Amino acid sequence: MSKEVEITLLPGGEKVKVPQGALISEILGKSEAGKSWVAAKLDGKPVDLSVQVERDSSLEAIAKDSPEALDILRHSAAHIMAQAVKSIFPEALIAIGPSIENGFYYDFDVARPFTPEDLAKIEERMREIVSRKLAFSRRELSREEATALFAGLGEKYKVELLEGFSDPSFSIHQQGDFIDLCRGPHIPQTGFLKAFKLTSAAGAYWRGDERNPMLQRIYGTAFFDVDSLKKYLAFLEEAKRRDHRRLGKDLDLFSFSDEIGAGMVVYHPKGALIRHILENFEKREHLLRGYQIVVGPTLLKTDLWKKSGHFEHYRENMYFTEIDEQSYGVKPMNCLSHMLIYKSRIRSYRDLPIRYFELGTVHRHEKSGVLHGLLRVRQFTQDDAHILCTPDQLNDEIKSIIDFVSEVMGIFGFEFEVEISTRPQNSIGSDADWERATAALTQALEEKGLPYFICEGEGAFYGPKIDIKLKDALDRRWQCATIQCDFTLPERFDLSYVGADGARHRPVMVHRVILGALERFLGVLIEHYAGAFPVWLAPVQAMIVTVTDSQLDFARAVCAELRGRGVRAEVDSRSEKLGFKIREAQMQKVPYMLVIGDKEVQGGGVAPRKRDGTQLGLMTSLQFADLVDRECLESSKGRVGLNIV
RNA sequence: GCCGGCGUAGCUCAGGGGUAGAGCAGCUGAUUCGUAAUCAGCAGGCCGCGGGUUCAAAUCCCAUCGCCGGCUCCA
Repeated sequence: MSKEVEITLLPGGEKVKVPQGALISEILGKSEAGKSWVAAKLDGKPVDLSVQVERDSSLEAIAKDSPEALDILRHSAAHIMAQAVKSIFPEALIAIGPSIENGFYYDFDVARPFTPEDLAKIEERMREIVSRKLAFSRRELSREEATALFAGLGEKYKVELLEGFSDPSFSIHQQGDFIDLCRGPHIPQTGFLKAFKLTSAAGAYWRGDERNPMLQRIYGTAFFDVDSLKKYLAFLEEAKRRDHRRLGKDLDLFSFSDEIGAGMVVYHPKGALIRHILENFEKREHLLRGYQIVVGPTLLKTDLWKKSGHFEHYRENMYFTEIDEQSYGVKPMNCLSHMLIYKSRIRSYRDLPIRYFELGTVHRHEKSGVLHGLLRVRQFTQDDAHILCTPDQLNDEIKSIIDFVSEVMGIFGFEFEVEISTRPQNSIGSDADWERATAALTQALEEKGLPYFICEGEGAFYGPKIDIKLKDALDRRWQCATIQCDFTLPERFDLSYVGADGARHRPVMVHRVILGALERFLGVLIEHYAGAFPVWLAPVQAMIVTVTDSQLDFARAVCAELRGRGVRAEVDSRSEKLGFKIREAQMQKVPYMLVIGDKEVQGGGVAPRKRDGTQLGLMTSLQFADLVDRECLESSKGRVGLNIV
């Protein structure tokens, strides 16, 4: 006799009685005719529509437009891709195939890596599978059955995965002849996959561990409709258009040279000028906040790096050299000399907090494969500071750094997310210190009301950290600012201050950067602004273009006058038509073009044209300089006018 | 560091064993023009670097440096 169970349909809350064992698809089918669900949530857990209900439960349909739906589609697309791969390369072994932020991937163990032609073939086979509208069916198997099944198929990675799980039983999904170990849920049948594209193939270590064999990963993306796919591909094009490596070349900002070496940035005049503006801006912001500017050397004796723990824990990333039979290390961080400055005399509690700031250039031996334009280099300059304070002051210091970061990021128009990284494997210091430090960081974020994620084991070797991920104009994340709490180095260097009680106490140290590495920050800025810098940062603020050569003398006089006022102006004196010169300045993303023809010479002024095409009409060069000054202040939130350079 | 792809003129790229090519940029000349490309001519190359195979290598092979896409790692 069939028993009835009571199903509460969410979000409405309507209750229906159905026979025990009824399919979710049947139940939902009754609730809203004509709509095809992707999957459902049974008591809050995502499940296939083919699941049977066994007891009183809540049930909520997952429609195409719900947040979970795209994940389910992409995960299913990964299965369909794996099916296609197995049908073309029967000897391929399958590993894992999750959905990821912008799509999905699947890892395979194959005799030879995939070529672009392979991807085209696989995509073609996927289309066939989609057109066959194969149902995704689901089975529960015991551990033994599942192991036997995958061992029988020779799928050793699946067997290894099974060994790693503690569940007593496992769900198996199958569409057509393709069987996979998978929690699900999936789309009901392959025909749901309307818009997809395989984007690339690359090597990837099994389980992400470089000691494991390398598998071949295929990346793809999928959407419910072709328009969304097109929009995503357009987004990729836009990202390509903004690529700072491309813009760095086009705008003549910087270069790399294989003769110089990998990961070493060469700043051309315009790039160097932007950097100069950023540096001046930073120095001022730090001085205003009670930081003291210091400068330390690049080479420090290896013995000192041993004392700090860098030699033991960071040696792989360091460069060493020998001078007069003494070993020296090139600094990968700026903290050591700052600590020695602190130690150079006796400190009183009245002196604290002490905030040392350095635009410190460091070298790190990054693995060759990770170098990436300005975003990952081997020599970079940090806007680094070390704050030494009493334990009581720690909380306020961290909070004021958070305010600092947030003010500065506001100026550039970045929003950000926050992460706390805890103690890693390879680290120094006592558990108690790590707990204190982590608690200090957490508490400061709580008090600031900032939400944060926790990244277990991702901290620096000397302490936990708050990492700040910028979100740029295309909503991509970049790590720049970081705040790191350190009880260990003050200990190792025996730093102390004399307290109100006349006794010596240990200060706490905070390492922090705001922009992070100037190189990386510049790279992020270029992409964020698509090369069109706000006026306060633009290396050339005004390009003077004449209608004919006969206005050149006047143009040069205007240029000199503007430069005298601090405007970064240049004259395009080539014997070209106005339209040509405008086009060039436009492509160089210069904020203002100052048009000078006979009319302007007559009127003793210039006719500015903005980068967006609007024309401002005749004005004197002094009026224009004032306009630029105002716009600098406006775009830098009052921080920087024409006097920055 | 690992897997794969790629290095040809300043830039973007063709050429895939038999005399190094195009467009743009550059230079010269003409043109003097009003808001995104004036015309013509000229010049430009150790085909990343080093080995090898071959009568002959930009082209095929090996090694190396660099770049690109990932993995791992990170400011």
